[in-house]
Amino acid sequence: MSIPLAQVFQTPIDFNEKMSGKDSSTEQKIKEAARKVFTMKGYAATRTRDIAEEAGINLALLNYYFRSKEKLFEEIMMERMQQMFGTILPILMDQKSTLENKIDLLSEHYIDMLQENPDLPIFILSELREHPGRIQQSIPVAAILEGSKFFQQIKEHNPKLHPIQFMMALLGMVVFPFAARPIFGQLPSVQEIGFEKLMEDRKKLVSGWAKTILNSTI
Amino acid sequence: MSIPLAQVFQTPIDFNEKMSGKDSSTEQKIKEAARKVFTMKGYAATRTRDIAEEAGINLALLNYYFRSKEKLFEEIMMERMQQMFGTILPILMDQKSTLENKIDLLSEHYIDMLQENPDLPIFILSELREHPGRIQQSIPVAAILEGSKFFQQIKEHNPKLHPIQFMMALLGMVVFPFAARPIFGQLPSVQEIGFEKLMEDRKKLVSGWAKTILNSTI
DNA sequence: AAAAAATTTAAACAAATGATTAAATCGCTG
DNA sequence: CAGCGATTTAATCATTTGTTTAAATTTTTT
Repeated sequence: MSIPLAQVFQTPIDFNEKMSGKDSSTEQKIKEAARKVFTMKGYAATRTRDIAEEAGINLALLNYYFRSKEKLFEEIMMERMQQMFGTILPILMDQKSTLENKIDLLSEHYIDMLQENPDLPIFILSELREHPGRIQQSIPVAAILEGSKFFQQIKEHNPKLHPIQFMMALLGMVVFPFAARPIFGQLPSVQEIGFEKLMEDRKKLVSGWAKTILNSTI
Repeated sequence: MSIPLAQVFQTPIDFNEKMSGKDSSTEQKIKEAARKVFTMKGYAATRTRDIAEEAGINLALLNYYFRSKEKLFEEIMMERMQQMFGTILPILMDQKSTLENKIDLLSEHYIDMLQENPDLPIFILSELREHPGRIQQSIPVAAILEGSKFFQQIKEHNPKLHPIQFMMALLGMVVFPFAARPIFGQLPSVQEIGFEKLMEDRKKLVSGWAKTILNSTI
């Protein structure tokens, strides 16, 4: 009964993940499959057997490399959370760029990221509903946001406007279409134009609208 | 082996649900509990035993009244979907009200409804991701929306603006804060003011912003 | 090439979970 | 109040599902 190395050292074989496109390493295959299945179906609806099948590996290998479904999920969740918030925070915290600049960047880069990860929002939001604590674990979004340059700039630009209200509008306009894609995607006119094209156009629209809102005196 | 009446007639005992506040009827107790648990945890994460316990009834009663978890869920899902879309569609389809009027009504009534059902959006969106077909089953939202008076009015008001883009903005500004409440709710300034108060203020903000967007020439 | 270590596999286990059954209880009607 | 149907309960079943085990295979080391 030799204790498997993979459980002793957290990163078993492939110490050099980045170099050499080794998605072919077993661990990476499992992780990739887990990312796909967890993201599509959520934690509760995902069977470890689904992941194993998707990865084309024996079921027991999952536990050999990641000890448990829960542990594997935590790794994926952490990674996806970084992806969800890591894109925005650096833009909002930048001390040099103007407010308008931040809006342009966020609109463009965030839509770009969501185009490549369309089901990220629903995944994050639905997993977060039962475990709201998970956010702080990975990124202290709250603390960072509050004290960000972005908030400061909003207050200066329009003291009447609560930064949170603006933030909700901006993110809502960007993220909601992806979260509600199952609904919007069924509209004939969306299928005609194509969802991707719509989101491409949307970059300019949202940044324009956001700036308009910023200056409105409601 | 007598076949239980509840399974023969779809509505077993309480033919007069509406009259006489009979939440105390067993069927209603189960349905209420199911609504709560399903909405909070989603279909996959919900155990029939959770529902039974929440309803204070024996587990077997659930199957006696609703035959299966799946069947019970479908009833709840249908009901929640009606609630989600039933609030908007009548407003958008109204032939007499102006565009501005529709925006005001939608902003106010939808936020009202969501204040009373804060976890409805995440529930709908996350359940819809795996079964997008469910929408058509309950309401042909797509068809209705496309041909609605609302869309027509948008096109007339601003031919440059794609109605879908505007719809996504409006709904995003209204619905997203609720879907992302686990995140926003952690912000100190949100906890200070209170989420409910913020949403109350938001009615006016969104309707104002939406009208501004409508007239912007981007 | 032999030995050791690491990886992979097939099989099985234990707990969870949706569903069923048969008996008990309740409530109404003749 | 006897009898009958409707409702409720306790117990159990069958399947699913996360995990483990021990043996087989592959890879690395000596």
